[in-house]
Amino acid sequence: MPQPSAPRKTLGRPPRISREEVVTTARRIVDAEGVDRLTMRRLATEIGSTPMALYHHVRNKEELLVLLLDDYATRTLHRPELPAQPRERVVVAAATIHEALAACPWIVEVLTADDLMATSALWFVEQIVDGLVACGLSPERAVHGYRAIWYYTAGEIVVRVTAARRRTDDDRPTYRERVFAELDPSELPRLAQVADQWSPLTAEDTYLDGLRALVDGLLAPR
Amino acid sequence: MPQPSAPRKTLGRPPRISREEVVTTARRIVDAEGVDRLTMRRLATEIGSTPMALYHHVRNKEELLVLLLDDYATRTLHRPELPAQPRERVVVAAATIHEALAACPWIVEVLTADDLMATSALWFVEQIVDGLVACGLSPERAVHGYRAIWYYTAGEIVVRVTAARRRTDDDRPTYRERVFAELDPSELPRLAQVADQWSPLTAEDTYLDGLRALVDGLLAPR
DNA sequence: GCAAGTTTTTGTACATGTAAGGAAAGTAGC
DNA sequence: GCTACTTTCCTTACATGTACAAAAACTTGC
Repeated sequence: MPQPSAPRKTLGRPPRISREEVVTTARRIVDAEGVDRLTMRRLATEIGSTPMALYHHVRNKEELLVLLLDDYATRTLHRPELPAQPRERVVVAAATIHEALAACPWIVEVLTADDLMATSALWFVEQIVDGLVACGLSPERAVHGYRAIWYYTAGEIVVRVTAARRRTDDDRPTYRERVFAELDPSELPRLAQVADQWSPLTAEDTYLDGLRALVDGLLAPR
Repeated sequence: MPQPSAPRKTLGRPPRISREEVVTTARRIVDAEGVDRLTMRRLATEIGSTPMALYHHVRNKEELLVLLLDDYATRTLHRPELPAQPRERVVVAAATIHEALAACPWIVEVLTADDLMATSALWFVEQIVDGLVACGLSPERAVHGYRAIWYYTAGEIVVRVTAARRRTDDDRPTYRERVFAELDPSELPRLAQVADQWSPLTAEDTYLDGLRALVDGLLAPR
């Protein structure tokens, strides 16, 4: 039985770099210098290879970012103590995911994946679906409820992050500011009424309030 | 009083193209061949100019897309008959916006603007905020409520569109499919239970249900 | 050892958005 | 007319993601 040092049964040219090495190096670059500095060329030289070689371990840059998110989630998304009350369990599970994602704003492109499918996040999804069922929803409605929560959560982060990004890009008055400055109070009275507080109001973090409202609404008898 | 043909009081070299022409031509390209075919070079040649000339009428490509969205909204977002009941008014206003945006899926990048600020959409925002106030919310809470609705709406579209985009890009089994195939029923029983229905379930259009739940939750006495 | 087959790596090439600097085309003051 | 100034436009150049084809480095069957 000869297999002293794994006698290489694999076919073809042996790889010099691995998918893991790609992801790890990418993570190092992102952590150190931000996601903007992560280019395929940079990554390749850092890893001692060529850009196109990466494409044998990663389908494209977007998939690399997905892997980075997955990696990030695995490392930072720890399971918290969840409350016993199922409704509150749903809220806390969703809020935990939200908190982790919000702290890592470079993944906006990835965030729009149709689901949060990092393996480490599945436990949270389970908690949400299960909590909704425990509150009386059918499994089908519970899945729909989870989706609604995900839409709301992903939307909040995407909107907030891109808004912040735009702000730093540019100092000129925002489109929004111009629009609000010219509001016709006779046509749009409510907006005119809150116009000068719009920016501070929308800057407030009301994710939890909205989440609670959504969960309450999902669980209310119809 | 000589001003027979508008005696050119403007300084500098007279423009040969206008922002409007840029937007109009861009719209024609997008309508005819899809947003992927809209490149700055293509647009420039179509308009009989050079790529960099466009940048004097449009800050960058993203702003061009924002303008396209604005234009699109102005043309297609007609004010519907809104129900008298304020809660229902909120729902219908939001649903109308959602419907218009969902029909025009190429604007995902733009959609993530921090607010729906096309002038033609403001009336709907007004209706939503006003409806929430009419249901008893303070103006501040009404604005937060509108934001929650916007997060939910934008999130739904972004998630759905990018999911669809990914699907056409690629025929290989989705990450999601792989993950669900390997679910451990003892650890994630609920997900295992719905695993085989996950795709059809999440493909269903439940925007309205979620919206109603959210609005109900926002308006429920706390 | 050699031919065939397989997988990884590399080199070259292209499309794209856009930065930078200067040329062009006009007005205003003289 | 000429100079200064302003605005718009054009040329060139670069960074980036990635398609494509060929080369390289293996295994397997002979």
